[in-house]
Amino acid sequence: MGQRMPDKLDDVARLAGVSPATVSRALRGVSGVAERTRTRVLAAAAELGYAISPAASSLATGRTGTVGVIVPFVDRWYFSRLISGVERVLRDAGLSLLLYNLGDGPGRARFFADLPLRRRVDAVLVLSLPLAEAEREQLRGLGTPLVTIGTEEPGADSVGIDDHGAAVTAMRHLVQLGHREIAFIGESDPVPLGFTTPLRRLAAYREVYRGVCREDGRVPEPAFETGGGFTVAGGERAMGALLGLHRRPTAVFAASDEMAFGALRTLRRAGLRVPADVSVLGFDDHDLADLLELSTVAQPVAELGERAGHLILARLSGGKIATSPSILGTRLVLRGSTAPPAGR
Amino acid sequence: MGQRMPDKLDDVARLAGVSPATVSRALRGVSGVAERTRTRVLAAAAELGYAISPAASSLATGRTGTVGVIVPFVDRWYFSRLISGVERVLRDAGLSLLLYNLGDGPGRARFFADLPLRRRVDAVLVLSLPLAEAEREQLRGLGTPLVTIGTEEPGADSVGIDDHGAAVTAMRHLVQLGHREIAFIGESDPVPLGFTTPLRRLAAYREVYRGVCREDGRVPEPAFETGGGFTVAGGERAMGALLGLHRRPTAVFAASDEMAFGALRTLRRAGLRVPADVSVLGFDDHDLADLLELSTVAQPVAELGERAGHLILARLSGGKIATSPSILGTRLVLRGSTAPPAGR
DNA sequence: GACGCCATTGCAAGCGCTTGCATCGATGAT
DNA sequence: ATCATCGATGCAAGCGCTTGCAATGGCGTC
Repeated sequence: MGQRMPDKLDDVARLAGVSPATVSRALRGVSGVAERTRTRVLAAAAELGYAISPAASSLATGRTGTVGVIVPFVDRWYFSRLISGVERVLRDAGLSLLLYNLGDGPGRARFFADLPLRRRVDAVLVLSLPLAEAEREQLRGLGTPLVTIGTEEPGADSVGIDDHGAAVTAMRHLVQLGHREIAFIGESDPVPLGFTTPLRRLAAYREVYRGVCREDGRVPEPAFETGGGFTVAGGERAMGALLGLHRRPTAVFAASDEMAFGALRTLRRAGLRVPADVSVLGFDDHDLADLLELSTVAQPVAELGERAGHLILARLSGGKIATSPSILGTRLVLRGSTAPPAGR
Repeated sequence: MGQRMPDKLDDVARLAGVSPATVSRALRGVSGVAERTRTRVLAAAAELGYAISPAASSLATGRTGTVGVIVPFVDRWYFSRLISGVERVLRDAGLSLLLYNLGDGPGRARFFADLPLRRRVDAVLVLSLPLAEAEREQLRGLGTPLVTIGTEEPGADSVGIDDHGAAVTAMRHLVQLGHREIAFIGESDPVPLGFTTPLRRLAAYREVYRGVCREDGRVPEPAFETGGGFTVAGGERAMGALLGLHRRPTAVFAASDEMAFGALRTLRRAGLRVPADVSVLGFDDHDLADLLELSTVAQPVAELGERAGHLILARLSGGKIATSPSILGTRLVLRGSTAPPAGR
């Protein structure tokens, strides 16, 4: 039983007693085919189990039915969540999703050199990855719509959250509890891959923290700004460094829940109690934040992905680029890791 | 500055002063092109920034340079990890990865009905998803190599771990510590999507637990077998149910770390101490298991993905199906959540 | 010095679908 | 009854690459 060749349009045409052109039109639901004919064609196609050849179709139309998604990581909570969200809406719309993981290494350079998605996709989605000028040009050269999540690029639709505002809100919460000595765990310097999100959160931290210091007439502690690489281990180390300081923070704001988890662990190992001795506030509302009683800033990650998917669909059907990015709301989720500082 | 049409093979041919056929051969590194000619062609292509049209190439050769990856979830630790691993090796080999997330709903039926990856991929990778007979036939009808992770399918290469053996080892650890009343948190019944992994771990649990009961001349407690849906929340609920039993377990073996996390939480809320009052053992070695001091069975998830990637590459270059699955090793990681039962 | 061989290169026929344009009736208007 | 109109189809020329086969020419051989 040899490998049966897949059926072609002509086979269906013959079976239905019409021309290939008509089959093509009928199958795609294009107008201009008599209802009876269409029915007959569909029946013939079903009988043969016929499926169109994407390659041939793509060659003829220039469309691919695929969107390229470029991510820096796939195995981190935030990104996998995003991917899941966008995949859902694209799949519902009958589009396929081509995944490119730039990784942390030389993959990025190679990706932009080869541009493997060239002519392979109808649109490109970039997740949280700020593009260098040259990279943006490369992507623009593709001639496909570009949408981004978490960054704004000229000529691209984008969706994101108000990082600065959310971080300010988070910091204010700490201040209102009575904290004055607040540390920050963010990204290391220089920021890998050029991420801008950590910087926006850092800026918000500085703004609030320095404001408090000014009020109190104290000088801000620069060592309170630490980097945790957005990983649990990095958060652990950063918290360790903070504990080594003479001037110790009474609260810590981590730019991601994972880093906050790491901080919690270091604190526990050091015999310090949260929130009695130190308050910890995260960012993300990771699945496990609830488990660990972590107060945090919740962001609607899956919705960000879905919104991006819808933007892609809109652009693919001729929509124009929105003049301003879609900003989704965040929300402070208070759990057990934040409280007034000891002695208040 | 209008949308410049992308260059075609002919443009390169003209620039290099050769025929399109020669360009095609030169670009693909096929033998039978003089070295000087090849150099000239490559230079011309580089000058034009030429990139081949995948659609045209695919139409002509029948190859797509793409592999389809079918997953039940992308935003769970285990799966995102797997995807990351396989993506890495495929990308290094110049292949692209088309992601299909079946999701929990009707997506699966629709996927197999439409089979959107038909004629779009050179190989298919199925992650942890046992296939129904009809589904397997569908996939086989694609005529592409099939490899699976975590399940064995006739006619497919597969990679996985020894679930039964690993779970037995885990259970024995508990027994050696002195536990006799051991509960299990696995999948609910019926198992969603037909997953078999939970069943294999359950079987191992039963084997060991019943063995112990037999030795002791006690009757096994059927209520010790609970379902947690492989989520934190599910683990929480399952642990809650266990605590409601008259006959209480002194140790709990969870078939995934996420469920173990949930169990830990329930225990903490109930005022029980781990491991003093109850021991908890997980499965996976999730990123956060270390953080939560969870003893667990570590499985090399990223390596499973990479191995699968290599199997795909091998099959794509003509290799035969291995007669037996690749089994990667697991390892018991003891942390602070397991100890002898109270009173020993 | 003629001949055969082999490495290079070019020719041209696809690969399977889409689509502008022509064709063909049937319908409605005059 | 005649002709314009319009909907439904078919024709055929691509879309951009690959590849079997033929053509070409340089060389070694006898």
